[in-house]
Amino acid sequence: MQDLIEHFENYGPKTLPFDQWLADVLEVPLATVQPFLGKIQYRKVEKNEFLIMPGTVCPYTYYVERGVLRMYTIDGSGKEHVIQFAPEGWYITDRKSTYLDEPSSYFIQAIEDCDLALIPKHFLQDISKKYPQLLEKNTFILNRYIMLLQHRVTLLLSATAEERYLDFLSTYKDFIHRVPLYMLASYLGITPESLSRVRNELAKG
Amino acid sequence: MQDLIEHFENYGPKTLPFDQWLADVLEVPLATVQPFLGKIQYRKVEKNEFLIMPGTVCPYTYYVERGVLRMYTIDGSGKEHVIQFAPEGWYITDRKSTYLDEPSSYFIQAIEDCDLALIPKHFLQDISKKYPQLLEKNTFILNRYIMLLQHRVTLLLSATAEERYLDFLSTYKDFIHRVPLYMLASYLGITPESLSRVRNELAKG
DNA sequence: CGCCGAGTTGAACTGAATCAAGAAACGTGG
DNA sequence: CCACGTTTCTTGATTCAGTTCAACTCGGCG
Repeated sequence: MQDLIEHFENYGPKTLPFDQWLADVLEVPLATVQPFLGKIQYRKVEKNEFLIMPGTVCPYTYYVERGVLRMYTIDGSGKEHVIQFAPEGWYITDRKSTYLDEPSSYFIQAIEDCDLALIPKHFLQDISKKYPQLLEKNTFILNRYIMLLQHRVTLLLSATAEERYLDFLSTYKDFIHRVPLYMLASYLGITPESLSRVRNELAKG
Repeated sequence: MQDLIEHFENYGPKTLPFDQWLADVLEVPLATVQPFLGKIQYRKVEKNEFLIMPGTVCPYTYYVERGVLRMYTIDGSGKEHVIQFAPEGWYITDRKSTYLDEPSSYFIQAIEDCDLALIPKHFLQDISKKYPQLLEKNTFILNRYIMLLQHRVTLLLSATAEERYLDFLSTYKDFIHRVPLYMLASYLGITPESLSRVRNELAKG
């Protein structure tokens, strides 16, 4: 029963429809954005399903309405490295592949059952012609993501395994129950064994 | 990544005045952009001079016309960590500080004598009202920078000191003579001693 | 049930950091 | 142009955080 309660508290109410998001950003009623949504496809994917794999071009930017995605690579010695997680309300794509029409070198995979909106390449620019504030919002999102990446680089350059884990906790503490620890370890740049030890130490101290 | 290489080949050792850059992006004659430049200040800084230091708000985005800047932090144990280099034609700023009016936690310092254009906070948005293509260009620049950061994260997660050095060489080979090795080491997330050993090994092998 | 993937724990190993000491390059003033 | 101090770079010996490898526990699920 406890499990069930937690399930609903953690996963239940968290969904953010794309049309709603767009209407909010443009500050217009939902009905006003409907005409633009013809180009948007929706897709459900199950846990562990892949959206893109290395070698194929990534045709969309994925907006997560429900669930969590991760983007990762596999290096020369077979180890996975998580580049990014994307929970509800986040965008994820291999920009290099989408922008430059190159084959991707990443996997994008569902780590929970997901509802996605598939945003085609020029969707933003098209709508921005009528609603310039969308491009500004996009600029803001990109800037925020750059801040996040710079912060992550700083941590990878200077912080210990424990410090990185604590930093993740402090920023995404609710999120931590939704990713397997071995993926979190990969995101933090440490082995699952090391993360296990770090958590063990912290539990004692 | 090809873009970046081209970028450096095009703009690397020369100088690129800001007004010229703006006219090129807007695809108008130089004279047309003159009226907008009233809000731009220009500044020369000497090698080792600081533009911002931790605790102060970063009021501008700096466009480098000539020279090289670096942005870095100092961690709890006194070690420097280089977040970014910016040679000619590049923009640099602590976005978090500029966007959110927070005190910065970074240093921005000249590592060569520099000519800079100081871009105030809302300059882009203002001009974009008349020339929307500027916002699109900005979006492209931000996306390219995100690709670069993701690539760097991937390397920090998965690559050895030697692999990171070789990657830097392959992308910025001309640039390497313009930064002291200890700053490059810091950018790569290794010690100067380790970088020295890596270079020594490569020279033999 | 028994299987399998996730997580933990232990012991040995290693890439890179640290500490320490020189060598080379740089620039500044005489 | 050289002498001198300062900064940058190299080299060697030692140490350490985190990895690797291997064995084991736990919980979910067909």
